[in-house]
Amino acid sequence: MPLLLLKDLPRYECLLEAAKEFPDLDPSAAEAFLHLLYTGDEVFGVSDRSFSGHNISHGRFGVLMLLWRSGQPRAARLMGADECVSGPRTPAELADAAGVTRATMTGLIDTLERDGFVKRAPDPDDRRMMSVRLTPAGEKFLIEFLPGHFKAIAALMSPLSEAERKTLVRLLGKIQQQAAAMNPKNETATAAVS
Amino acid sequence: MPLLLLKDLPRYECLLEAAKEFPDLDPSAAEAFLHLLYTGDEVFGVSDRSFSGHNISHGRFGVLMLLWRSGQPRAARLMGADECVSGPRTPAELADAAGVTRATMTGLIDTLERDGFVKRAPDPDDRRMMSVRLTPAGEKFLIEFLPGHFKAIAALMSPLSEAERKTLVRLLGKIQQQAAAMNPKNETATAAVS
DNA sequence: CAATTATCATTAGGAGGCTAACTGTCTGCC
DNA sequence: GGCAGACAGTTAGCCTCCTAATGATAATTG
Repeated sequence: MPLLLLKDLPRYECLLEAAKEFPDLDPSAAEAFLHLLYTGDEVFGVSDRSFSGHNISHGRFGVLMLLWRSGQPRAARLMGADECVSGPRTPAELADAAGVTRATMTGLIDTLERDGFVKRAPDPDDRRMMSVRLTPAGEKFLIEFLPGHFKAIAALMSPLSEAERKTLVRLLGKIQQQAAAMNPKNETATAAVS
Repeated sequence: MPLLLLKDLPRYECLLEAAKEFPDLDPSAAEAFLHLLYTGDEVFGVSDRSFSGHNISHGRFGVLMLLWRSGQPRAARLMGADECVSGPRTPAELADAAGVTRATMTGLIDTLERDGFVKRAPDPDDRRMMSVRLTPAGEKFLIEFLPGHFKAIAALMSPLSEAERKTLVRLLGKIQQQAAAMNPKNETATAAVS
C-alpha cells in the first residue's frame, strides 16, 4: 500500500454539497478522480500482497522483469520495447525503463544484489558503467513466482467482461493522455493532445 | 510519483505472445491491470505536482482535509462520515480515517506541526490522548489551495463525458469490490461479494 | 593535446510508508 | 484497593522513493 488515501470515499451527495461552497469543484470529476486513486491503491495492494510473501516489492519485481532474459531478443519485446534488441542492462537504462531516478535504481540493485537475485559487473569498455545481470536464483524466483502473480491479476479482473475491460482501458487511455498533457515536463505530449 | 512502474506499457501483442509461454497470463486482464496501475500513477502525479509547489504532500493534505472544520458538523459529512458528528480529532481517529498506521500519523502530525499547519494539545479527560487541531495558518492554506486543486481535477477529467465518468466509476467499483474480497484482512467483504 | 563539458554510478539526507517494541494511562475484575 | 490487560501515542529501524552533490571517466572541442 503505497499512498495515503481516505479509507471511505465521500458520497456523491457530499460532493454536490461541497460544490456549492467551492464553485471550482466538479462533482463528477472529483468522484472519478477519487475512485481512480482509490482503486489504483487497492489494486496495488493486491499485487503487493502477492509480492510480500516472497521477499519482493514492486520496485524489485520491476527490475527483475526488466532483466528477465535481457540477453534474448524476445525479452525486450515482452517488456514493450519497440525493437528486438536486448533489454536494459546498465543501471541508467534500468532507471529509465522503470521510470525512477538513477539513485533509486542504485538502491534497488543494492538490495537485489544483497539478496542474491542480481549481480553487478564492471563494463570492460566504459569504466564508468556497470552491467547488471539476473543470477540463476533471480531467474528461478521469477519462474516460480510469475504464474501465481498472473493468476492473481486474472482473478482481480474476473468481474469484468472482455468488453468492459476494453472500455476501461479506453477510458483510462483518455485520462493518461490528459495527464501527460498536464505534465509540464513533456511538451511533446502537450502538442500531441492539442 | 509514488510507485515504480514501467515507463512504457507493453503492447497488447506482446502480452498475447507472453501468454503462449505462461498459460496463467490473461492478456486482457493484464492489460487492464497495467493500465489501471499506470493511470493511477499518472493521476497521482498530477495532484502531486499540484501539491509540490505548496510544501505539501498527499499524506499531509489528507490530514488537513480530515481536520478541516472538524469542529463543525458539515465537515464530517464532507469527508464521507455517515452522520453529522464532528470530524476526527485524535491521532488514532485520523489514522483510521486516512487508512494509515498510527505510527505514520504521528510522523505526519510531527511535520505538519513543525510547519505550523496543525497543533497538538493534551486531552484534559484522558491523559493518554492528544487532540489535533488546524491552526489559522493551516486553514488559510486550505482556503487558498483548494480552488486550484479542484480546477486541476476538473481539467484532468475533462476528456471524459458525464456518461463516461459514470461508466468509469461503475467499472472501478467492480474492481474495488473484487480487490476487497481478495484481501484476507476483511472477511466480511469476501462474504459480501460471494 | 589539453580543458571543458557531459555522463555514469554512487552517496548523503529527507520524506512518507510499514512493523514491532516501548511508555504511560485507563479499565475491569478479583 | 490493587493488579492484569487493553489502549493511546511515540520511538526505532527498515524500505522505497526523491533531490542534490560527488568522483571518476568519456567525449568534445578549441
